[in-house]
Amino acid sequence: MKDIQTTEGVKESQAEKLERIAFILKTVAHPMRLGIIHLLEQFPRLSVSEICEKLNSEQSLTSHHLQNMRIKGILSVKREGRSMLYSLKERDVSLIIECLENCSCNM
Amino acid sequence: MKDIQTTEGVKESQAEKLERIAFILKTVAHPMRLGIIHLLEQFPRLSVSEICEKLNSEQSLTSHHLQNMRIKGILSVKREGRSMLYSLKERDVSLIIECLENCSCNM
DNA sequence: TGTAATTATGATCATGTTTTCATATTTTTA
DNA sequence: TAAAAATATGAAAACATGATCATAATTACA
Repeated sequence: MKDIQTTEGVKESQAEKLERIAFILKTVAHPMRLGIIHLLEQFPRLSVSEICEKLNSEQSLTSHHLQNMRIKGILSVKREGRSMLYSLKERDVSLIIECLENCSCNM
Repeated sequence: MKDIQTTEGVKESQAEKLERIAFILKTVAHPMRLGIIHLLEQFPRLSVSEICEKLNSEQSLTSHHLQNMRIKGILSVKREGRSMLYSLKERDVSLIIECLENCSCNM
């Protein structure tokens, strides 16, 4: 995030920053979505059915969550045959999770 | 929270961990609540009206958010005169934010 | 081409969250 | 003790999200 000179601008950018962080957090703040992210840390490219299998989750619901994260820029997807291979778009997301796994142990 | 898909195959503790992390994230995933946390990192003990002033936020709404975070164990509160002084209960929460501020810069 | 496999989508229902408003509660002080 | 200051609370409105179901769309392959 770039520096801003005006006092007005500083406040603005601070608020925007909070909004952005909250947005990311909201996207991630769900057990199943966390599970998916966690999975994609171990297996960088997985199809929907593989994810369903590993998480023991239902196809449609899983797909909805994947769409959600894709639209919000957290996952990327690429077709391969009749499968769709999902992966973490930003390595940073998994850093967040890692951080949380450490940070939140004693809460 | 409703019941999440019971993960038969996956280890229980893993599912619980994801739930717990998601819970914390959900609590924090709101611009105003992030703002409050951020504020309390700089000023470890603040009254409701001080918070309102600094965030330019409305009393009742602010109070609701503070209650929310207090109930969920993120903030603690202590009366002083007719003020209520709030503070971060767990230093870890601010670690999460710090982490996020770094992690999510290039997203 | 028709069928199976895989994934996506849209509608709906139920639930949950955020905001606002009016008012209550607690404490201090004149 | 009454008024003022500070905060909390509850209900209602507005809005957002999650789960489920049925079905559509896309691709591969017999």
